[in-house]
Amino acid sequence: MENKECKKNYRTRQQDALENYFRINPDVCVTADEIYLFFLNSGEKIGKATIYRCLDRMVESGAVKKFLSDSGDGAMYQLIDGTGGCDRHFHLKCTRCGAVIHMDCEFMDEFERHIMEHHHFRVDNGRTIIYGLCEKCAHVRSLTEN
Amino acid sequence: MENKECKKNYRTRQQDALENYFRINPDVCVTADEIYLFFLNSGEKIGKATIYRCLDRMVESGAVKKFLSDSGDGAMYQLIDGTGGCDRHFHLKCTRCGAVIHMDCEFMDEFERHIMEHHHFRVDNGRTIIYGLCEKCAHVRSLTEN
DNA sequence: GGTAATTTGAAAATGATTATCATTTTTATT
DNA sequence: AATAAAAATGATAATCATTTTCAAATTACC
Repeated sequence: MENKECKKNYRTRQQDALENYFRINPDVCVTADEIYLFFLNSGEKIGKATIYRCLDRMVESGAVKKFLSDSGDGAMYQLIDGTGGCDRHFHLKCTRCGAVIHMDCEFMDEFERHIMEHHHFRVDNGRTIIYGLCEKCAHVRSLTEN
Repeated sequence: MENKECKKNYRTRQQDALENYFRINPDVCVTADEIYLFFLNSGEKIGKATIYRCLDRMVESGAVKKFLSDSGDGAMYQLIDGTGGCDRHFHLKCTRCGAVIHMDCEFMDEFERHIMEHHHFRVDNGRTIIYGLCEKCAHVRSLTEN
């Protein structure tokens, strides 16, 4: 039934390029299209299909995490380095400018513990995205409020 | 600039049908297409565009909440019972069984305050959905873990 | 170097959602 | 009830992210 392990993995220039991209930008949270454009602009064109396929492979292997935004615009991909894994912290996403803040602090543990103890729910940090307004956008919004 | 409140809301057969659908099936978590097919099969055809528009309206009014399906194939919609203001609390959604827990407690205020003070971010409770596993599913998952 | 397995990429296909726009329905007003 | 203005509907086309297709290029291995 499951014979995905039977296949060999042929290393290619494109796969290496993607790995390097994430190694050099370990904190970015990008869409497939943004990666496509990055390589296009840097003179090293990689087809979109290939980008999607490589990302799928990296997600499968656990090196990269795929985030679904609730706006449904498109998935975002981010490197999971062993140290500051995005599995372990929340993401605060500004609904106005799109900025993503990695909320990496001890309070999160407290939050999780509270939810576990009082609401009997095991939070999936990696999948959860907290929406709201970043400082800059909150300020702008308050100026244009009627 | 923002004049969405100026519009009147003309009640229609289709809107009533959708409301009745959710009233009769208060716990379902369905895609727009599933609703479309439901009405098609029950002999009362409603156009897909209308279904999306009505759902958008209900999401806007807070009667219905829009969730991402795990696979990312399409959004799912679920009725939010009108008793407690869902703008004011978080929603914990089980990624396995789909159950939604309304997290209405004072700890939330603390959470918001922490994020505001330490991460300079204003949380939008109504839009945020916390994903994870409910007690029952966490137990099932732990049994089938390899 | 030869060869089979695998990957690539351009283009077409898919599938969910949104926009268009003529038509119909609703609401408010005579 | 007749009417006009406002809004909603629905068929279709458009959009946009993602997937599939398939011939050509690349890779691993003998």
